Amino acid sequence: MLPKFPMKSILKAIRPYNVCTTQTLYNPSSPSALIDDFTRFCYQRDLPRAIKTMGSLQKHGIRADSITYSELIKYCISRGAIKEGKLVHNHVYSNGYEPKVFLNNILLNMYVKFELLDEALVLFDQMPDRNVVSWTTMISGYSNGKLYVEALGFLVLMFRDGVVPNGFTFSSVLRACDSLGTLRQIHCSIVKNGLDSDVFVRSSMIDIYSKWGEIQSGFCVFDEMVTGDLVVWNSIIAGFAQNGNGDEALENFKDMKRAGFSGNHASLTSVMRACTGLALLELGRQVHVYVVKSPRDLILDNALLDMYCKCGNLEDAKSAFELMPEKDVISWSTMISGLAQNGCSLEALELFHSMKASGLTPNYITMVGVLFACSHAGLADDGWFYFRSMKQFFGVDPGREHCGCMADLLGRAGKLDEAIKFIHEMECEPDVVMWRTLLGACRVHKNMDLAIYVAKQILKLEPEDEGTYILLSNAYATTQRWEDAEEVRKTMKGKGVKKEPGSSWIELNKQVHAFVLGDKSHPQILNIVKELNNLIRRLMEVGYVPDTSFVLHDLEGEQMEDSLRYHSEKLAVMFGLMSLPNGKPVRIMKNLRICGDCHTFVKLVSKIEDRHIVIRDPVRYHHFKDGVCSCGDYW
DNA sequence: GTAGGGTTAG
Repeated sequence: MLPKFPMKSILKAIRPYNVCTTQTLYNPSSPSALIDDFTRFCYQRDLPRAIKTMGSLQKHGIRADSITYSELIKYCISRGAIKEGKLVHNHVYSNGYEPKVFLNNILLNMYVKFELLDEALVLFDQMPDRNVVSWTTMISGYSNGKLYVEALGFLVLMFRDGVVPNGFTFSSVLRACDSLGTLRQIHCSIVKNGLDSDVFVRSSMIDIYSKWGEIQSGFCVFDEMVTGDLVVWNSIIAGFAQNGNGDEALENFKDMKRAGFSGNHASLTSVMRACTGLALLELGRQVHVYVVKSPRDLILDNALLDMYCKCGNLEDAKSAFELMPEKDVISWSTMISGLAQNGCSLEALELFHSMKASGLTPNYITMVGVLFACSHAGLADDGWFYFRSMKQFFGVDPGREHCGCMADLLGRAGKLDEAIKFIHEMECEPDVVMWRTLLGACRVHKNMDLAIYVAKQILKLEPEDEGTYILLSNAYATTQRWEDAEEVRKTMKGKGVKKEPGSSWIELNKQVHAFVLGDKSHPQILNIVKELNNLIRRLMEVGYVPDTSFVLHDLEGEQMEDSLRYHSEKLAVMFGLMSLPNGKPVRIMKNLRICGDCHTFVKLVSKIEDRHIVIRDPVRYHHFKDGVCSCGDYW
C-alpha cells in the first residue's frame, strides 16, 4: 500500500500515470476510492488491474487526462498488450469524447506497432485533424509492413493535403521506394525540403541506394557530409560490404577510426562481412580476437561463423559455433550451409537433425542448405523427401533456390533429361544460377547437345557472359559444328564481350598478394614463374597433361598451353607453397570459376607436395588433399 | 507522439 499522502504529493510522485485532474478530483460524484486504486495501479505498473479499474471509472463517466492515457498506451505498446491497448482506446473515446491529434497519434502508433494496419487506417480516417506525425506514422507502418505502394501513396496524399514532411517522414518513406527512379525523386524532394543534412535521412538514403545496388550514389550522399555520426559511417561501410566491395568497406572503416569514431558491433559486423567477401582469414581472426573481449553479440557471432566457413576454415567455424552462448536459426543455417559448401554434406545433415532437436524451426534459407547438402551427397531420396515435405513440416514454400538444388540433384545423377523436365515444369522461372548448375552437369556427363541448349538459355539472360560463350563455342567445336563455333566467336566480337581478368589472391602476413595472368608487378614474379615451370615439369613427369578445353579454340597448341600455364591461381598456389611453412594450408581466393586444367593441376600438387590447398571461387569451395578435391571433380 | 546502420542462400 502507498502511504497516505495529500493528493497534491501523489500527483507529483506519479506524474505520468496521473488520473487526478483537478476536475475529476473535486467532482462530487466521482468515487474517489476507484480513482485512488487506478492511480496506484498505474504507479505500480499493474496493467491488468489498471485497465480493470479504468473500466469501472468509465461506468461512472470518469475520464483520465491525456497524459495518463498516452502513458498507458505506451506501456501497452512496450508490453505488446493488444487487448489492453484496445480497451484504453475504447476508454479514450467514451462518452462521446474526441481526443486531440496528439492522443490520436499515439493510438495510431499503437496499431502500427501491433501491425494492425486496417485498424490504424480506420482511426486515421476518422481523425478530424492530421498532422505530420499522423501521416508519418501511417507511412512508417506501411513501409514496415512491406506495403510499399500504399506507403508511397500516403506521401502523395500528404503533399496534396498541404502537410510539410519532416526528417522522420523521409527516413520512413525511403524504405518504400519501389524503383531507383522513385528513390531519385524522393532524394530530390529531400533536398528541396532542406533535409539532406539530417543524419537520419542521410543514413537511410545511403542504405537504400546500397540496397538498390547503387553504392556509388550512396557514397556521394555520404561524401557531402560535413558532420555525421556513427550510424552514417556504419551505413556506408555496410553498403560497401554488402555490395561485394570489401576493400572500400575496410578503407572506410579506417577513415571512420581516423575521424574519431570507435566502431561498435554493427561496424565490426560489416568489417567481418568484408573479410568474408575477400576471404581475409587472418584479418577476420584479428577482429575475432578483438571482439571476444567485449560482450557477446549474436549478429556479430553469426558473421564471424560465416567468415570462418567462407574462408574454408571448418575447424575454427565449428569451434566458434560450439562456443556461441546463444544460437538462432541464422547460426544453424550458416553452419549447415558452411559444412555442405565445404564438402561435408553428411555432417551438415547431422547438424540439421540436431537443430530440429534443439526446437528451432528451419526457415527458407536453412532448407536451401539442407537440399544443397542432399544434392552434393547424392542423397536423392532424402532430397526429394525434404523438398516435398518442407511446406508441411516447416511451413516453407519451395522457391527458386530449392528448385535449383533439385535440378542439381538430378543433374549430378546424370538424369539430365529429368532435370530439364523439372525446370520446365516448376512454378518459378529458371534463373542464370540454375542453368549454370545444369551446364556443370552437362560438362561432367559430356552431354554436348544439352550443353548447347543450356548455354543459349544463359546467354539469353546474360548476354555478356564471356565464360559461357567460350563454353558454347568449344561445345560446337567438339561436336564438329565449326560454322556454329565461328558464329559464336563473331557474336562475341560484335558485342564487344570482354573477359574479366581472372585474378587470385592470397593473404600473407597481413598483406594481400594478388596475381593476374600476364601481370608482372609482383616483386617476386620472376622467381615464382621459375618455380612454377619447375613444378609443372615435375608434374608432367608423373602424367600431368594440360587440358586445353577451357580455352577458346582459336589458339594453336603451344599458345593454348601457355595461356593456361600462368593462370592466376597457379601463380598464387606457387607463391603460397614458396612462402608458407610446410604443413600450413594454402588458401587462395579467386574472382572467376576455377578452370578444369587448374583443378587437375592443384589436385596433383596437393599430392606431390603433401599440402592442404583451399581454393574458393565465386560459388564453390575446393579442398585439395592427397590428390583429391572435396568437390569430387564436379563443379 | 512519427525516423537511421550489422548476420544465413544455389
